[in-house]
Amino acid sequence: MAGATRKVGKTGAANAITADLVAVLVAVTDGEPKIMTIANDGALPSGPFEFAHRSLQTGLRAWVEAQTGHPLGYVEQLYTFADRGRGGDAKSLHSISISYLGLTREDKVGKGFQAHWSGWYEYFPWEDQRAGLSASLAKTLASRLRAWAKSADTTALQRERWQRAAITFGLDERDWNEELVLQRYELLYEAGLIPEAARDRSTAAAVIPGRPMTGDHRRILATGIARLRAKIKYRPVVFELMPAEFTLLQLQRSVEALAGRLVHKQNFRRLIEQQQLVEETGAIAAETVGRPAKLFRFRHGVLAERAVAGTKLPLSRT
Amino acid sequence: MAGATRKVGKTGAANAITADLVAVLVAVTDGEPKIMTIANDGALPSGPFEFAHRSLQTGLRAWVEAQTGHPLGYVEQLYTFADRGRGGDAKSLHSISISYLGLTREDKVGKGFQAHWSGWYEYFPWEDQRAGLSASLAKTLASRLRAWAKSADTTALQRERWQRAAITFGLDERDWNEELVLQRYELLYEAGLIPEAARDRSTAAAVIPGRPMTGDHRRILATGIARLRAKIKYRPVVFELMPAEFTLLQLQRSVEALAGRLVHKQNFRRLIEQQQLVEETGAIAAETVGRPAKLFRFRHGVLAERAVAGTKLPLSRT
DNA sequence: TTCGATTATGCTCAGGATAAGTATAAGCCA
DNA sequence: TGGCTTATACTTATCCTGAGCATAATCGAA
Repeated sequence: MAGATRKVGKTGAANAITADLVAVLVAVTDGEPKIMTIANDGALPSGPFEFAHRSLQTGLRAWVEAQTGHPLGYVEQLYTFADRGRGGDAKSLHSISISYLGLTREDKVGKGFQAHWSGWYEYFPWEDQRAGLSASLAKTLASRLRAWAKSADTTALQRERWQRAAITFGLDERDWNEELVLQRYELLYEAGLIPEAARDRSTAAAVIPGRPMTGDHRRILATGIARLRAKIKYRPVVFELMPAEFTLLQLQRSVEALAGRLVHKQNFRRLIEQQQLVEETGAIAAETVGRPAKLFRFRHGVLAERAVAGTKLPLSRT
Repeated sequence: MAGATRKVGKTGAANAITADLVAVLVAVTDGEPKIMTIANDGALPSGPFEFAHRSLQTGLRAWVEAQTGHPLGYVEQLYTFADRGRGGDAKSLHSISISYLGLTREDKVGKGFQAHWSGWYEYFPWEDQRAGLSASLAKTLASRLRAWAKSADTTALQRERWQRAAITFGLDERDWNEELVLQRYELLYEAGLIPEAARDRSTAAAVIPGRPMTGDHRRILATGIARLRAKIKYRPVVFELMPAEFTLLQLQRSVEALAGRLVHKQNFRRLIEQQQLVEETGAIAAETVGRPAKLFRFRHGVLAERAVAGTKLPLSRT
């Protein structure tokens, strides 16, 4: 982007590049969030960008449909990456990756495809705080982060590093913030605690648990998880991941799975009901232990009825 | 993106495309939101994507700095567009636009550049609800939207159209939602009520007030405004647009300018103060009518101290 | 048949946040 | 000095939220 205010459309043909689409496809089964993976579960589904479709979104939809045999529910663009450092060689500079988040219900992948569903916490063990972290992981994380902080040159920098680690990982009595998925990943990368960092910088360091992925893919996945965790709080997107009928506990378990945290049962119900997001089907859940639960369905009407609100300003009425 | 799960990086060299960067650069002066424009104020600053920088962001920063002579504060990626329909000819299909939102303080643009700052409500008159819409604009809008709804074939479709219009534009006693900037623009486009629609589809229709832009640019601007309006509610980004010292009323006027709505003065102050976002400088504003106000500055500390929170789930403490 | 385990669902209650307004303070200017 | 304007403090009713208690319905084992 040279220092000229050129008119739009006059793009220099010299700057030809290639574009890839990368997809974070999410489903939830039995209270576990899954993502679609390929290449022996070491990569996100991706492929070259083609111009056969009206838009990037429709192209992605068609492609996923061809892969899984059923339509994609909710789709949203995540981010476009073109960074050098991460990709590796200089050649990668001439390629950009446009990433998408897609929500669907898990389904059998068509025969002849190598795609699978993998639990997303395989790649981010520290993001699952539902039962608290395992004692060993918690200890490893804390000590490695502290070591990284201490390895800084000045005490000011040391304190700064530790503060960052403490904020993002909820250490030192701070609260855990489930939305900081990307910040945590970036920090671990910077601290050299994950295999991708060692690979890109050829520094061998002690890494922490969590499966790596090709190229930037784990970073893209982190972006997707973060986006989804933020989104479920103000848009009714969870329902894209649920079957047509479900109990409130199943709904709660799905939210907990995505957020990586447990929620208060009664308050969760009150929230859902007061927003009138669901309605009873009249049926009752079978095959349960304990008192059987009512089945609910999503009220599709809400999408049409109201512009499912964002957050608030202290508006004045005049 | 053909139906194959190829391994990442194996991009077909046949699919070479060009990429543009487009920037929505925002400043607020005297309680009016401005955007940087070029080409006689008919386009957003943009240019071909080059690979001279480490990332897209640093490229954008360097470019803006060269243009305006001072550094860019906050930068965030907006969206990557590659749609056919909008661009016009088939050739545009082979180009994608990566758009960014940038916040800065207005400043003189360096000599020899054609860039200017334009008020963003020139392009979206209906988005400024601070004093309510002018009677004429309100009437024009409502009647044109109603006509569009009525022109649908079936009564079901007519009702659906009107409901959409009513929700997005706050008609029929509904509340205005300032975040639906893009939805409103898209609806007006679909209804053929803006020049861009007439241009793309060569249908001559009665258009409503509001200055058009080249290509997709007004849509990109709508995306930027929507993003910013959502963001000011949960991240302290307004401060990127303020001078080093300001009164609380100036801060309020800036928020109102961006949101396009008036806020309750006392409650706004309480909100700001309880979040401890600002601190008194000790100085007092000069040159005012009425009682002089205290000057405040942004507490940069908050960015480091806490992970400025997102919204909430009904968490359980166990 | 009853008890215990398990899950569902209803209800309460205190504390905090919010919306809206009233009251008072501190300048300027005629 | 009185009136105009803006700043800032305080009040009040209402709603929302976190947290916990109580009861209901089902199953299976004693």
